Amino acid sequence: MDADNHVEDLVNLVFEVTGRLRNGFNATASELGLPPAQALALTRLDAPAPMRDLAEWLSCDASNVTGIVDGLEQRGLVTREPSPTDRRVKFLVLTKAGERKRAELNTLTTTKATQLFKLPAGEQKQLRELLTKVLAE
Amino acid sequence: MDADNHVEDLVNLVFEVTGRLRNGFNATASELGLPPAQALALTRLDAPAPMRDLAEWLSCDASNVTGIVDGLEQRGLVTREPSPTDRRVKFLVLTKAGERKRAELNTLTTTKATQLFKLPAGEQKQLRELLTKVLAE
DNA sequence: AGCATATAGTTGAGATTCTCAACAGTTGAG
DNA sequence: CTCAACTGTTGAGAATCTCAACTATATGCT
Repeated sequence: MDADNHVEDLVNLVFEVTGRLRNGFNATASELGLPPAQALALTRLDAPAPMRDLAEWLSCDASNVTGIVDGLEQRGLVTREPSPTDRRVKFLVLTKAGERKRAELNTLTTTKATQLFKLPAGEQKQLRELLTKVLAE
Repeated sequence: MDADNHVEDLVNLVFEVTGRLRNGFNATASELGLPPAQALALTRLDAPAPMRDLAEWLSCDASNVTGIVDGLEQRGLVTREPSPTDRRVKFLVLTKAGERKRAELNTLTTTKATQLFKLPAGEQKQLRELLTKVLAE
């Protein structure tokens, strides 16, 4: 058996980074008066999308999305618009306020993450390439 | 303005990886009959620790820990033992079943994460070093 | 067309997670 | 001894999440 279990080390590192990232995100969400799940959903609403897509992005049950969108709707950030082609689906569309909130959220999130990942340009490039490879599966 | 906003790319990559990791972890937790938060807590109970420490590790309120530990206790995975030196604090100690569950959880989690991060040894080393640097503050 | 099957979203029930304010008991410093 | 700080709990209430059941709609098959 390998004396140096590098894989486990890597997993621990990734989990630590993940934890910090999550805390940072939840903090900025809270600053903007958003619960974590609603904030996360907001980041995915780049363009109008069916609720189904959101469910897949968030890897959760459709009924869960209903609740999250209810929250966003109550806050006046999104509206549910009927699809012209399929009367079952509802498109989620950001309101003006929703657009603004999304922009703020993105800015703050990127700022905070950038702060965490402040590395020399060369190493940032390395990191990007490695992660791209990981996701390429 | 920089035409190539690499930082944002990096942030997106990291968030994507984070999401997959979270989904994988929640799935294994579910396989073991554990809710996510309780599973996460279990991973930190390497050794007996005061509830306070757990609250810091999880970056959450003490009252939240009470609930999570209640769950773990109901499942027979941990017990609350009084500290011999400070009568305010309670140490969380894994039961036999708790030890087993924790071991299973760690194994499955590492396995799944390893699958995600299957890279040539050299690149894994690079990734480890980069992430270490990130965490070094 | 008619009919079976699949899909989108909602609802209700119930467990879990989380924050906040208030509290009891304990500790430790001045 | 007294006061401030700390540990864990409780209660209230919002939010998240899964599951099963349901409505309405769409699609494929014959």
